[in-house]
Amino acid sequence: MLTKEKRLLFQKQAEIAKSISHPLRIAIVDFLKDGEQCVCDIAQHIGSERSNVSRHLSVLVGCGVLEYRKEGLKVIYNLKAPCILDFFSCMTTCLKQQAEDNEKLLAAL
Amino acid sequence: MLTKEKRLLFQKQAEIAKSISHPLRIAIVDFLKDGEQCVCDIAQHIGSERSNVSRHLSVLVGCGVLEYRKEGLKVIYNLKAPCILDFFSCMTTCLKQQAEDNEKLLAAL
DNA sequence: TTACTATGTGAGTATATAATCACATAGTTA
DNA sequence: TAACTATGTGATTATATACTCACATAGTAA
Repeated sequence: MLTKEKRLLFQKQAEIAKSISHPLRIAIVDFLKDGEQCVCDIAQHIGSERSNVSRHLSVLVGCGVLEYRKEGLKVIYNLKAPCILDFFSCMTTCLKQQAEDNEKLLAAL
Repeated sequence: MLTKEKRLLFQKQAEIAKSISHPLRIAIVDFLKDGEQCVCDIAQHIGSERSNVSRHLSVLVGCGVLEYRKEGLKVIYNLKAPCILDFFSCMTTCLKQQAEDNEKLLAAL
């Protein structure tokens, strides 16, 4: 059986995983891999309302994936945990594998 | 602006991330890192109902994180995408960083 | 001061997800 | 065959999440 400590760890890890479990938040992280950006540019790039983007950003900050600094009127967001990008390539590997599996299945019909 | 292809990719990646965004599913993946296990042993290990565990397992299989084979009455689940484990260590890094940040904050009070 | 710009947040609604219970299925053993 | 075991699934309910709109805040510029 799981210890209380393990349970708590898994709980915390799930929160981080959940923070990147949304297409727009993945798009945000992907956008920021090339450097910091303000909310307005992020909103324009991913094509969603500012208020919505603002909420998604606060989710990512809350889990330590992003950090921000204020510069005049603008708030600039930056990637704080670049190791997240490795996970992105892991997910891409999964997707390629799935595509290959589907090909095989198709060929067998 | 994002291309349609990028949007689709992020959508698919979000599905994979979502599949591991639950404490019990993380516990399952963590349990399977040491080798394949049947549903009943997984359920006992993570301390949850069989029917619930069964659903969590099918989520993970659906996203290509786990695979399974049948052996008599039992269904044996196995880790299909071990790169997921790298993400776990990335999340642990985030958590350590957060803990350090909190310490600094506390020290500044 | 006034008008403007970038951002964040409360409230409401719609949708998605998790957990539970009861039941179905399928392989096993007597 | 009948009883048993491991697993999966439909239906229900409770909870969480995402999105939108309107408004609040805070810095900037005229």
